[in-house]
Amino acid sequence: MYGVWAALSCPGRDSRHAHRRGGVRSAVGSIGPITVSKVRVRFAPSPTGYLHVGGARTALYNWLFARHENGDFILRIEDTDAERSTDESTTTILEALRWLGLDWDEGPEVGGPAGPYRQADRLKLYHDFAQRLLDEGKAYYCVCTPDELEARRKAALAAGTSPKYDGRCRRRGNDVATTGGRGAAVRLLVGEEGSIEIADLVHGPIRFETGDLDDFILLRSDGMPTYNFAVVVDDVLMSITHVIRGDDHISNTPRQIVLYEALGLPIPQFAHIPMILGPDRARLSKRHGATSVLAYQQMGFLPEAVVNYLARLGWSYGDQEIFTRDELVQYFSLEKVGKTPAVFDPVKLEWLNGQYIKRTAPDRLTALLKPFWEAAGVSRDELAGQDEDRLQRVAGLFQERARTLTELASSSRFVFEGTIERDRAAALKVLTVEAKARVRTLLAEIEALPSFTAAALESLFRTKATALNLKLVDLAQPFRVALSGKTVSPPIFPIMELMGWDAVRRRVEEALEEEG
RNA sequence: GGCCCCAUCGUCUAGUGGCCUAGGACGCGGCCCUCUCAAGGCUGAAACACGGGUUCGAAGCCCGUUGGGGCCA
Repeated sequence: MYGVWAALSCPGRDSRHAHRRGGVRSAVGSIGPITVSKVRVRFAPSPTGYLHVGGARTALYNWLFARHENGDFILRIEDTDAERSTDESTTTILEALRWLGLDWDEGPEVGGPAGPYRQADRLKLYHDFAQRLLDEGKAYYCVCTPDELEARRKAALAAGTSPKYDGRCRRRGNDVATTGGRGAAVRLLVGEEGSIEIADLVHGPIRFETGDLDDFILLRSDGMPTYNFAVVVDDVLMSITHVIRGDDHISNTPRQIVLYEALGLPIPQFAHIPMILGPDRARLSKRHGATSVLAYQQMGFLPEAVVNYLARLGWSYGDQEIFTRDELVQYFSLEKVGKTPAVFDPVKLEWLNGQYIKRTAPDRLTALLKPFWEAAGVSRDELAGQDEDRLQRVAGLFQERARTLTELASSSRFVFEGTIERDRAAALKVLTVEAKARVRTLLAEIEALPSFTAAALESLFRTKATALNLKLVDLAQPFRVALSGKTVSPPIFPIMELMGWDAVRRRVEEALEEEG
């Protein structure tokens, strides 16, 4: 048993946060009786693709709010669009949420008392609620076909009038017998009078005229619920206290409120957060580049960097830019969420990621790096053959100057065995005939060194530079190019120590043999 | 077309009527540090969309305009 009727007959809290105009008091700053119910929020993605950064931020804000308030974070899959919904999508969305560390208290895979958590498994619930509305005369059957509706809609638009439903099936009533056997949709009977005010936690009061609404569809003729209907039924049954979602849903809210009122059920609070835009200020989409959360994982971003970036996109806490997860939970408040749509800036994300890479402990960094090294061309065998300490030292030398794991892996690749590609321009510029001669001499002197350490090498190079009346850079650069193939690398002496004498000699000799 | 939302440096933002000569961060330029590159430090250029009000005083309040965005199975 689903407990539908129990929920329906629940007396409910008074709906002081969203109410008909003319209500006793304003919702903003209300000091009415405090309702001591546990905060419950939800994230409700449609499994029609991957989790994109906009959805991820909505999920994050819900999660942060729940954790801050010691409430529950519920995950619900809105898969009533059977055409476009796939299980693969669900799987990949769950994976992305897990990667970000947004754990849910109720939902797919973990269950919970308000389940099932996929709308496709809740169809009976929607039908029960629709039947109740029908029985009470608050809804009616509509036999207009989608084609007819679309035609009328287009005509209205062309005539410059409002494309709302004309209510022609209203008189048909709520008896299925009146539908003459045609597949019928169920519409809500919406009044003409009055207005609806949302006390939005981000936007403040927003007012709509009830007369601007039409008798919208609850159940399609195929029996599937519409978005607005399913959301209300689910939010009610899941005891959602705060609806935190993108502000593209503001226009849907009055319809949902009318539904809560028809059902006589308590209305949650709403917080509509602004959307994320591309550089052209249009809604962020694929054509703006990577928008999938897991794509950022693959590009070598750390989840905490993505979380930090997303948190700060639309929310702020004074001048602070970098937050631990605990700080985020502690400081987060809807009050500090801005109203302005934000442009997603991958460059700033990269900066933040670099900050996080720099702060990452070597053991964890190394573990994260292995797949990226492999992708950069370091063979699996060689990687497996490395001792952990050496890998950590490699990571440690490079972590300060990489913005992504991908970048760190490819820039450090040369330290390992295997062939490297030497940058032609760099070689031409740095490995001149004179430079090569000096390198040859130094190679011999290095061999004679009692110990092959960074300190010994540096001391040798410095002495040599002074003796030749050269700058250290004149000796270091040729070795850098010889060893790494590039003009850029971490300090060359620790690099040499790490590579070991044999590898260094082999690499340098290769470079010396190359055409000048 | 109707309704709704939004408006501070290029971008993310601070700002809740006097603390604003508008602060921080990314990015960009310069300098310092330095074996290269980063990192770090210092520093520079860079914004209150426009027009009316209200007020002794407006980035912040009100109205309008413009511009962007969203919703209308």
